[in-house]
Amino acid sequence: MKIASVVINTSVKELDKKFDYMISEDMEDIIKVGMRVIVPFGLGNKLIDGIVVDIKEYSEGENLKYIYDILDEDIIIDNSTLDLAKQISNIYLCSYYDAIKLFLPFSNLKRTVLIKRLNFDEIYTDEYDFLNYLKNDYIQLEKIERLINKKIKKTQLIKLYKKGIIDVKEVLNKVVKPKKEVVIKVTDEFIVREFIEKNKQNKRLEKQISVLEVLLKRQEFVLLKELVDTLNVSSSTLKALLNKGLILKEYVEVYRNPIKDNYVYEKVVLNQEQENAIDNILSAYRNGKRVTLLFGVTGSGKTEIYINLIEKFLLEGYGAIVLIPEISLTPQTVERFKGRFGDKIAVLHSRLSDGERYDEWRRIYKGEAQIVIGARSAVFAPVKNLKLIIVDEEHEHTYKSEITPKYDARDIAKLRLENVNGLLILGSATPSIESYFKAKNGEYNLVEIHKRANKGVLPQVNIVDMRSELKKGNRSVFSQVLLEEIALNLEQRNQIILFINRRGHSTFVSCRACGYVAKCLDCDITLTYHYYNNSLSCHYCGKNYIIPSKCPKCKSQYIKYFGAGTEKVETEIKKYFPKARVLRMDMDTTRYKGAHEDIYRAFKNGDADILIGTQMIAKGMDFKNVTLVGIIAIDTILNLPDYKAAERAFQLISQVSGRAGRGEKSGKVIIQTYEPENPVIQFASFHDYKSFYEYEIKMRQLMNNPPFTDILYLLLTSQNEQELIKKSHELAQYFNDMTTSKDIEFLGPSPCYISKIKNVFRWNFVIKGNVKKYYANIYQIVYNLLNSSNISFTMDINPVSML
DNA sequence: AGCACGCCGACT
DNA sequence: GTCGGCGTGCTC
Repeated sequence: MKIASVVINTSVKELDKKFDYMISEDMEDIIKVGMRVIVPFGLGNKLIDGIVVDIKEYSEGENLKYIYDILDEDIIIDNSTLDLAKQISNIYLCSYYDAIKLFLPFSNLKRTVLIKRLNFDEIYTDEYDFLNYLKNDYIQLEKIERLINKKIKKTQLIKLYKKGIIDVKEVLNKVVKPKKEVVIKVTDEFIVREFIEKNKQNKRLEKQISVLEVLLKRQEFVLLKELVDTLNVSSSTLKALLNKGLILKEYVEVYRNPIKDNYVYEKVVLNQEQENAIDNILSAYRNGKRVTLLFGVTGSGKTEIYINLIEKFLLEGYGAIVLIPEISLTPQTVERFKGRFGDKIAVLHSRLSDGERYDEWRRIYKGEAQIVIGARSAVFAPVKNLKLIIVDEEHEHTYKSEITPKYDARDIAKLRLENVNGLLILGSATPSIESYFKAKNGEYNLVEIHKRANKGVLPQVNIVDMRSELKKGNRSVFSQVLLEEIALNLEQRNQIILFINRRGHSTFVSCRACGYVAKCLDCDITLTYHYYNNSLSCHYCGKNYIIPSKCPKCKSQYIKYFGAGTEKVETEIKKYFPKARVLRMDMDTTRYKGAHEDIYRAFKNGDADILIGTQMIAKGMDFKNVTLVGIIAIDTILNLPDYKAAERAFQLISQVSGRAGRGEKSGKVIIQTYEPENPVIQFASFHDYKSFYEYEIKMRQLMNNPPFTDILYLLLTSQNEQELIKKSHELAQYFNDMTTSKDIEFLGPSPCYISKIKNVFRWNFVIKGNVKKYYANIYQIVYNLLNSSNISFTMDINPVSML
């Protein structure tokens, strides 16, 4: 008798271990390590899925149960990937199964409860009316609930089951399956030719003969769908042919293809700088430098370098992964890769349907696609002979997962490549401080490209002091200079982009008389006024409020609207330039699927003169005709209490500025700010990353922030504020005992910058020092203390945001 | 996390 | 004597 060790699908800490199950004889030859199985679990023998991680002859456990069934016909994860998952679970302190899940394309299984009636005594139907809908055949509980339009209580089901009135069973089903399509073929060529000859004149058999003729010509299985489309025949025609035994049908698996169009992207001749970069990367790689930071200004042709490197690796039989920040925002990049590599490339990202993702995953798994392009999660793709990973725009925060395990795709990439001695390329025009620091210290190979491949010139940037605008009596969101430039560019029929970091009309509403500020009742957030639905809305919980005509506190009439968002910019623009055609791109205008693309296309086609938008417009978009970019306000981003605020502001200014002057005409950028002397804005205006880096790295050192230390951010949340505060302080006591270690420092507890979201209160600790060493230790302390409380917690090393 | 078991009080 | 409330402890 063989025994299988199974890791079950759970993120519960107590269940995160191997459970042994017996393998029945009929499954002995089928079940392998790395296979998904269904097992009975717990006292109720509830069916649950898991992965076989070991097969052995003997188990310590008593009363072993049998594996119930297998889920896939073959293994879905190999041994080395299982090892990798184990490492990940240790690093990020998540369950083994949660780590394994990262490598799989499936979402959870669908659980269906089936129910049938065994006893038809009338006496029970008075109390349990749903019994009337049951037959002595299994039916889905969900269907009954829909019929009677209410939930059936579990306790009722158990009661009836025990009395022997009903039978209840549960099944687990896969949500996605391989897609099959019908193909047909002639059974016997000779007989078919004879049939056609004999019935040539028969008008009634015209359609049937047309099908047979195509099949004879093709000499192979042909997709039924294709015949139906091209010959305009119906299913009855084919049925007749099947009945006559002239054709036979079979099912073949087809892939659901997420990219419908066929792109062609011709090979480009590289310039000298690009050639040099590739030589440099490869020779460093041969000398053991397995990470290169490719620091290339916008437009320096990094993508061409990536493509060339991939081609080189492909020739040697190696696979590659390309990570890009967010696929939906950069469709052009995907098009370019698809155009160059065709079917060899697979696309993976969260917007795919489950079926599409499953099929792309399997194309990669089978080795049919050797290259993968995708967002963060694509770093886990089962690429065969993986030897190269490229992280484009490596500074982007989207590479860090915001759900547990809170991995950083760049770290996972390193981990994966370590085991196979592969090459990692981190590419950016504004590298993260951390990566550039490592490159300068020699930990990474550094390759820099300063010239733009298309000979374009970086736009000229002007900083406008909004304080002096105020002094001049200009209370509008636009400075005089910006208004003049907009007018000029409109006149010249150029396009304009206006960037503002907030959506909505006014970002806060307050009373001039008493200082009251409209806040969300459930969140510690000021409400934003939206013009389109004339309401105040909370951007954290989505709640809408009616606008008060009088101050709710002092009843005065002096309610005023402050701060500007995209809506306000739009209305103001329409006031100043009534003839200008304006498009707005923010969360409000891109709610429906494809809206983002539509606005992008419309602006690119020249259907509008001005595009107003939030962060969304900063990424990837390539508009040739934009000559003016206005950054309406940057100060709010710059002044957030977060050690990455300066870095983020610099990157944002650089990215938004990069939208100007991408075509023939040169571009201009105007930054409006209340602190024009701020060095971050100054450096950004000169496109001077290096000086910015020198400035920022000093700040990081001074404040003891990454990359000089690691930060462990501990967030505690609860609906019960009193208990939260009490437990937080209790935790501080425990942490106090640890600080004797000297290599670790605890800051807190303190309420978060946003101290309440959706009625959940938030407190935090910021822990600095050798946090990786103490991570598991700290986790255990927090877990033990909060285990039986109503307080939840999350931990994150070097988080993207600490608000 | 579920789920069953078991101990306790309330009630026909 | 039965029902249901929740505290406890286990899950191969």
